[in-house]
Amino acid sequence: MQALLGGSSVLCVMPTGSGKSAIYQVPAMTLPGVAVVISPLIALQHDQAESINRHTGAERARVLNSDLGASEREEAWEAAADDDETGRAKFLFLAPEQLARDDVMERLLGLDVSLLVVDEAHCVSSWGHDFRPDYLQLGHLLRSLRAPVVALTATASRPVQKEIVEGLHLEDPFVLVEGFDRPNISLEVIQYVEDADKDRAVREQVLGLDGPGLVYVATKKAADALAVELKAGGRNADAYHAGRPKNQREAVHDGFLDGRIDVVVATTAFGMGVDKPDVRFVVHADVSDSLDGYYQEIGRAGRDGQPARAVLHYRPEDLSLRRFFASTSASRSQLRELFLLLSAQDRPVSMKKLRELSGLSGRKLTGLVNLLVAGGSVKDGVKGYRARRTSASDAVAGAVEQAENRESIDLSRIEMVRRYAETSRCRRQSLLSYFGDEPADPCGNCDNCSEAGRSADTPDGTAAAREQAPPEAPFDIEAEVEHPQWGRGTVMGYEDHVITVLFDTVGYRTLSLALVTEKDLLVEVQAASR
DNA sequence: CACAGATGATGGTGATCATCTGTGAGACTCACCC
Repeated sequence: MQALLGGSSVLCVMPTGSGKSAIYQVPAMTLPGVAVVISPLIALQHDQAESINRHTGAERARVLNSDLGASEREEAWEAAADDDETGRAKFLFLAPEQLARDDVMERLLGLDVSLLVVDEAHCVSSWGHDFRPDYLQLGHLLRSLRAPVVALTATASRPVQKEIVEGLHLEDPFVLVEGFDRPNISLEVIQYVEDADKDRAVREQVLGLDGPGLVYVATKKAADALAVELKAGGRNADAYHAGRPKNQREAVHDGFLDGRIDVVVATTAFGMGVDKPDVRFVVHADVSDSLDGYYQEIGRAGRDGQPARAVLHYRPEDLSLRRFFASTSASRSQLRELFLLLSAQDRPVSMKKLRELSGLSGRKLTGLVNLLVAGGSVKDGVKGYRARRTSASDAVAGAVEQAENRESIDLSRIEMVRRYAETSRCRRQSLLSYFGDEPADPCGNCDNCSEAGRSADTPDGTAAAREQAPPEAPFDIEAEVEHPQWGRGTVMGYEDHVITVLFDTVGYRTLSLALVTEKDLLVEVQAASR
């Protein structure tokens, strides 16, 4: 709050329920003007606005989206522009897509904006690259509004934090990262060879578990099927995914929060805005697409501090569906056409104008533009987009390379899920090392720790292996290094005689420590030369 | 990339195996219809 009031930008990574919202709400109430809050889901915007209005006893928060009619929109704008501080709206909630509209930006520029808030800021990293490309546009749009930016999220590994800071153009931000560890959640992974065995085990486990809980599956079909089976087995279960009608989704969400439904079988659609203290288990019937996602999902258990369980039912084959989702489909011909179109203009072109000229739909176009910008052939300025002087084939090659880098990074994140699932060391150490927050000692609250306790005196027991002194670490954590094939990267951690490095273009790679030292595979780079 | 279900080939008139094809998460916005 002090940093914000002092005019700095802020990145804040704190667990849900720890008072994250107060960080922007308190300063916003004391500052003149209106706080603009970017939030990914309209349902979430309504929850937050309602809560503010309930506490202040007046309509100090407004929501602006496509559900509103013209007169309702006008009313919200007028409330935000009101000169009388006692009656004016202090908060305006918007999805990033709204900021992409020229009329919205024009009106925002005319307002006295106190703060810019990006809630669930990890969406910049997880959705900006393809699903909701407007997230990657936020950086230069927010900059033109000239107010301190505060980015809030519950989970972000170091590279995701870096992506948020870069994506939102935060300059020298105050960074607040609360500890990630949730010691009351026990961690467990169960491996399978046959799909049918896994299905049966998941069903039987969930039927036997106490308390309200979540089951994550990979597909909508699987969510429906498992919910039906659990219901037949006597649990008060229901399915949640994007394929269900809006009213049913709301009913499941509300039913889970107030206890009428005790097990929700869900795809990744379920989660944001679920703040229920007494969730006793989060079972994964399929793997998540990253450890960032996995940790966010299991973090919904045990918020009351009481014991809770996180169980991953794992088949290596399940990773393949995540790989499929990670594959990109950048169209070379569309990139080429778009670049040629931009090259033919003699002045910067706005997104709106570009939409008319290209005839492409908004999201598709934004995604293509983002790629061209990332590839360096198009410059995004305040006045619009301008092509640099380069050949169309170079422009396309640059953009495609960016898309391929992205895919490579996403695939490497999936490989990190495999590492976690297949590790024989303490799960918590393995998981938290991914977030750069590795505890010094094994946790004693995961399957591998209890396994080690039981088999401590067997000759080839994992405990014996663990007691061997780890080889000397040649680089500090977060050191910048260079590899002859994979280029520059950052040292993320050490585990079982292996070093993990996050490379700028290819993502996470693990290398044998012995080989690295023997063959000088990695060379430390001085920070200044980056 | 893996899996399920459909289709095709074979050799014999039903069954089995090989090959092909379709499917698979996430949300906002806008135009259109009732």
